[in-house]
Amino acid sequence: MRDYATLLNESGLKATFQRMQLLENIDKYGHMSVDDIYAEVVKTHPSLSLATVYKNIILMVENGVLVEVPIDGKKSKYELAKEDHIHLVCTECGDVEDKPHMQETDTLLHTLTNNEHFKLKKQQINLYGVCEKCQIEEAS
Amino acid sequence: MRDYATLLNESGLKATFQRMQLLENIDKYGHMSVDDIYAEVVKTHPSLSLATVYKNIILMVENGVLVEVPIDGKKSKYELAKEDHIHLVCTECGDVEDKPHMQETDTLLHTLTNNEHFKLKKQQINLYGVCEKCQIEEAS
DNA sequence: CTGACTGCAAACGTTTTGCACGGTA
DNA sequence: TACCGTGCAAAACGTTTGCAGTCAG
Repeated sequence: MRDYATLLNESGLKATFQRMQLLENIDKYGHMSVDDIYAEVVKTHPSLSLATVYKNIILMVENGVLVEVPIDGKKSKYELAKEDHIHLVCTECGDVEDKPHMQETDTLLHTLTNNEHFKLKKQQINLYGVCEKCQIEEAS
Repeated sequence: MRDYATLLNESGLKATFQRMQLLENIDKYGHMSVDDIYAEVVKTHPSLSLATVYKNIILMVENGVLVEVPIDGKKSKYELAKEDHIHLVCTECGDVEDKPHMQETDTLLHTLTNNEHFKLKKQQINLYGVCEKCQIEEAS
């Protein structure tokens, strides 16, 4: 388990119990919506307010601790900030899986944007389809 | 100009005046949010209802006429369905520019997903940064 | 100790819904 | 003509805000 308190402090945020709970759960599940996070944390901390979850997610995105993952036709999910990677989004179950980013693609994207005089800040590659688990369930 | 009536009919939708107006404007501007579309069409057709815009966008996405482009921290935009391409999203002015998809990248993505036994349906590559126009404005 | 954070409840804006009327095929 | 689509108004929903009490640094 990572040291969330240090992560928060280094990002200029106070390490409150609520924030550490949010980070712990997002880390555990990988990708969560606001509701997912609230539902999970409220189990062990019933006085948690949904407003607190909203406030902190916005704050942690602004401070680079979390990254938003917007998804077609659904609510955004959030993940811990880490190196660039690809998202495999299952259109059946909604799960998001990370895949390491490929060097070749990365190079191509940078070349493309440089040619366009576009100052690239962040890349987002989402692949939508049906994950292996849901394909098996469909077949049965 | 495309023949929107035919496009709609072939997609199983009636070619109403409102739907053709939506398509015409989305085609003209490239990428628009629900509000953008409503604001533009209502200029020439003041009785247009925002509810009609919502209903039709949902319908046209379901029928493959439009494609949703979800954007970090903002409302989704919509574009006419066409071959795969890359989006350059300007974080300053919000504009979205299309870039042709690269064959090499496409091949890599298919290889990756096949290896994962992931049934790829749709790819979405969004690059966030500052467009040339906004870079020039920042410098001045 | 003090400013920042939390929980609550109310406010806000966006999206959806039901229904009577009008238009397309 | 029959059914689908539209516009309107209300409802539902998600998100944000203000504030008084609490807590981390």
